[in-house]
Amino acid sequence: MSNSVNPTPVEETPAYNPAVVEQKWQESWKERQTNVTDIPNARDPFYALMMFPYPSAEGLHVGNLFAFVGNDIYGRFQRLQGHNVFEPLGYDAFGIHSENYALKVGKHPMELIPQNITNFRRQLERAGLMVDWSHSLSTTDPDYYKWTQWVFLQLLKQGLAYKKHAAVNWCPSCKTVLANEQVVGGACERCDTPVEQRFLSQWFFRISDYAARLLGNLDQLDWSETTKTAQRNWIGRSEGAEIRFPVKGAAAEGPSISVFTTRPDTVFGATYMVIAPEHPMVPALTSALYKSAVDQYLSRSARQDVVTRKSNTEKTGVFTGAYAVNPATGKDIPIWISDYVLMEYGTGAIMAVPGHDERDFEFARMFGLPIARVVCGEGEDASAPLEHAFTDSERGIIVNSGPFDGMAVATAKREIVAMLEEKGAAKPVINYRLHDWCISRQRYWGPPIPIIYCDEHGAVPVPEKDLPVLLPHVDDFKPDDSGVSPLARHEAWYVVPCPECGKPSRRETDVSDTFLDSAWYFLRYPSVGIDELPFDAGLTKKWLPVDSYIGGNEHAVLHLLYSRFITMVMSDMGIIDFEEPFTRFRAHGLIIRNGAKMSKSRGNVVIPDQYIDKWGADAFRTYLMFLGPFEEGGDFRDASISGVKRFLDRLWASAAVACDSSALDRRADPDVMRKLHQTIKKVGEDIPRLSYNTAIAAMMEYMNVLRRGERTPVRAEVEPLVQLVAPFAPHVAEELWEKFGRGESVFDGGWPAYDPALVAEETFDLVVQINGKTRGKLVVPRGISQEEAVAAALAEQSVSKFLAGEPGKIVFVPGRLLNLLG
RNA sequence: GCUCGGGUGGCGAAACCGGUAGACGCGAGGGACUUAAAAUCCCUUGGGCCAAAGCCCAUGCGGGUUCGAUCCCCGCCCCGAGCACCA
Repeated sequence: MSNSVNPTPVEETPAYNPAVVEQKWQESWKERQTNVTDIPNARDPFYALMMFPYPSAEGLHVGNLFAFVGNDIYGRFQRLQGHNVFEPLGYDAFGIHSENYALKVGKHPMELIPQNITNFRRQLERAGLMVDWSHSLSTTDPDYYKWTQWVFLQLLKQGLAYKKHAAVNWCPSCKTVLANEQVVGGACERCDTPVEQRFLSQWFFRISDYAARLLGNLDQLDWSETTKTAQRNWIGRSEGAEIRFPVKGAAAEGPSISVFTTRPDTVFGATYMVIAPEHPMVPALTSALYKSAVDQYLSRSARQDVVTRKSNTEKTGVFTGAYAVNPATGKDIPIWISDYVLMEYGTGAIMAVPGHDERDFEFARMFGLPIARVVCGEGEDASAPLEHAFTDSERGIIVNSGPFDGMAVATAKREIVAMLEEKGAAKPVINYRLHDWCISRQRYWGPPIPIIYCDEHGAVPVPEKDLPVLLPHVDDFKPDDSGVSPLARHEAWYVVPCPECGKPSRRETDVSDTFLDSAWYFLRYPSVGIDELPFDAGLTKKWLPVDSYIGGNEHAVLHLLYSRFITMVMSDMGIIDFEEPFTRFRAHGLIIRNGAKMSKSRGNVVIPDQYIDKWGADAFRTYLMFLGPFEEGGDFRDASISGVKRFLDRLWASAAVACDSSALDRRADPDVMRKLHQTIKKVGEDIPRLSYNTAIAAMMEYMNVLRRGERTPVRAEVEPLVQLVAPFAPHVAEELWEKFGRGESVFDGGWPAYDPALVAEETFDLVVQINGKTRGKLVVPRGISQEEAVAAALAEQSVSKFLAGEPGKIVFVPGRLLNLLG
């Protein structure tokens, strides 16, 4: 390796000043519109999407920037590969978050949001993102939410939107509806007031109709496994059976109660039934004797908020006085009411098998109900009383179940359902825990739901030509105790003629969920600027589905599932020709600070500006990516940012000396070139895997070779490195590319190719182990045979001394290792 | 409770298919240059024993499989995220 120290007679190499370089190139990009994608005419399009931010008043924090930079590197890399890359970015600015903040600071969101957006834009531009700002959007812009309302109308037209009464969490102090995540321990997260339950009429989307498809398609998607797993769990497919239990005696004779169970094999052990307090059969089943107790129980559970009710630790319940007949045993079993049975899942009723279900066991113990054993573990006595529920279905054998005794659980499931099916008492059923999507929000800051209520015609959709239904600027946007949106206080707004008959009617005063805004925004980006359509068919065909989507795993379920659902609906309508919106999705990690998520309340938010001021955007971008694996995130520390800056300084200095006239006639060092080509290969393989930290490490390693001993590098050694660095540190790369006189932009220069012959070393270090212990390494030719390797190893005194006599077994891994066993 | 991640030097981390554990960076120590400092460059840096050659121990803990385990299997402990009475 060349170690000649050439004192460099550098005359006037200007020092690397990131502020100057970055300003110069940001202006240049803007002026030349290099980040504006030619949407209609682009060849080889690549849609690199990142989840759009909520423009908070605090501004962009390093966690946001980490994600955006990660996406930007991927996008820039694709551009260097020759794609026409579209990297849009907008703002998810509607929603309760913005509204609450506006209430807190006493400003109107219509004034606040534009300010926040301006600040965000400024911060984002400083980071040197390759964002096409000409295709930006905000969900709060009427040109955008006009089409959000249109999406609602399409679902309505497809029969996928409907209205029903549903329970919501209500904070009597804030006088507002709360989302489940805003209820902490049964109390409002903001004021600690106990939360109540209210029933309101709300709009729902039939996403549960799509459960099977949403689940099935996951297998084909190139998505982070963690995200797919989260979606699978959320959709929650359960295979089982629906079994009918005829009702006997008491207040009602004749009808039957259907239950869903995943354990039909335990039906002989069903010793009682439980129905949800909201079950429609409750009044019919309740006998006179028990009526007051039942009524008391019902009002008690109705008062409780949704979250607390689900987290009750002790089982509660009440007997209806009615009995049902177990279709397997023919015995009468009592029917109870308890809030541990949920109306939203299955049929709202269960057969209770206390012997083999922990919840049923607990309930049976509490109320002295019989516990029967119908499944036995190995070596257990079938007649012994159960001390706790035996739930292991893998290793269970059926007992006390007549003709099914001795069967394995899996077999009994099939056989028992078949037997009941013959009697017309059961059928196999698949259930999903995915519920329909409630999109109504009794709030101000969202797109009004485009519906008009007419006394004669009912809920009439606003004609598409009348969209958007503008959100009026009202001063009193604070929610109140009425349970309806603040818009319901503005008669001048909500009284409109019915579109059908023209009679005075009333607008829907609820707005839609923010997740509806974000469930289709990726369809809009290419068509931003087109007024007459939500998305142009030709542009959509050209750019979608999204090639690469990067975002946080906190949206693994809701946003990503809703987007898939809306896309499927559009596809079924024939508006688009694909049913999955995101071909590839990668979840980035979370940047935390001092072990906790960044949030203003914790006071650990790190704002990027100060770091960009001090180190420059290039160094900060590269540093964020060097911090740890992109898909894992990590704890933010600024400890080693100096190392990254030093790397860029050395790159700058290398380019300066390589450009120097005295360096022109010198030739590249073969060893350096070999390392260069290995680095090109490594970086080119790491970036698509989002293994940015190791790509940067590889470039640093090359830098160490390039500059070892203040060696003077030549142009051929440095120039390709500038290209490799470009996705990470685009400004400095542009500057050096220009210095090399290579043209207007490094991003037009393509990606350097590596020479496979230079990448392959002709020798390698053969690790020699004796009895599994590493005893040395030998530099040997690449294609060495086992015989040659053994001979070489035995010839080495320092190695063979550990071996007594001839080797017995020989383990040879070509290209890696030799293990000799004595 | 369930489901996913994760646990490796003083610190952030690497090891891509079961094959040299700790690349790269920070920090620390030493040296060169300098009147000095900064900057830059070079060397050392997991722990222990030893004068040295060298040896031993080490990837949360305990077992197992294997010639060989950070990696696979079984049983635990700890941290993080999500879900949470889903029958």
